Amino acid sequence: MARKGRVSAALLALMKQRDNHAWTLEDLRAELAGTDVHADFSSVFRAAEKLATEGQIRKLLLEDGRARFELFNAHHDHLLCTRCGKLVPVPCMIAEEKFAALERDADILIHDHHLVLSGLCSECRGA
Amino acid sequence: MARKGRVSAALLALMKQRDNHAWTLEDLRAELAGTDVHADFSSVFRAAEKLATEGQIRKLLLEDGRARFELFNAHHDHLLCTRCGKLVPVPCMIAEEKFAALERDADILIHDHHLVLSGLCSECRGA
DNA sequence: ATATATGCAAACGCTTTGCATAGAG
DNA sequence: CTCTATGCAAAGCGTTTGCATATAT
Repeated sequence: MARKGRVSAALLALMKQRDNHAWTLEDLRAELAGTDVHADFSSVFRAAEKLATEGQIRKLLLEDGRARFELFNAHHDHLLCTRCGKLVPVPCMIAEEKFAALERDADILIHDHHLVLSGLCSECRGA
Repeated sequence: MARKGRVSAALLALMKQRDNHAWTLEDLRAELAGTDVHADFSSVFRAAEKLATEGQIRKLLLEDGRARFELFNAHHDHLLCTRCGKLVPVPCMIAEEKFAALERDADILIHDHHLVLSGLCSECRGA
């Protein structure tokens, strides 16, 4: 693990403090700024990418085109309201015992997976 | 269903002809150009978005930041090599019977879902 | 002293839109 | 005639990078 920068450390602290939240880079930057850690967007970007590479956090791409980062705790999946963006973590629902056959057939060793359930929350259904 | 344009029709025909392939917009444009249907990128974009909205094709966002479109047939998921981009369709592995409880807890009605398994193919592991 | 982290600004890549034109009903 | 589709060019937007500077070891 390489030297830890100011931004990296602050990011990790923040994400540990408020788990269960999938942050966009802008979320992270703004939140840090609120806690006196003013960091350039690019620094947040680089720190987050690094933490993700190191496996400390997970980078997600949902259907809205913006990357999200979250603490890499016990694996979980997500339920997303496609209209307002509400994002709820859900326990992992995958039958990993089926992976072996897939890996063989496709000739790809599975390292990770991510399930996104999507729909509309009650508010958005009403509107 | 609104009037069908030249590009829309060609897209749909192409995708039906070669199913099981998740096309990027550029894939589609290039392939059409090869079959004498020269269409501007933006026209391909608009046609694909429209077909996706109509539910005839499905729009995917994998971990590489480019949208992909595929025929909306029987639901299936994907296995992706994160290094070379090899993409293999896999049968759906979700236990939908668990959805009801989730929908209640999260207050989101589930309309769709997409599972992406990711890893490395044998070639990319070698390299 | 050397390697990494940061800030700033600019480049990038893919997506999306404005506007004028062409084509279908 | 009216409404949708298309082409072209430009704008958007989040992401990524080059470069000079600051900072940690």
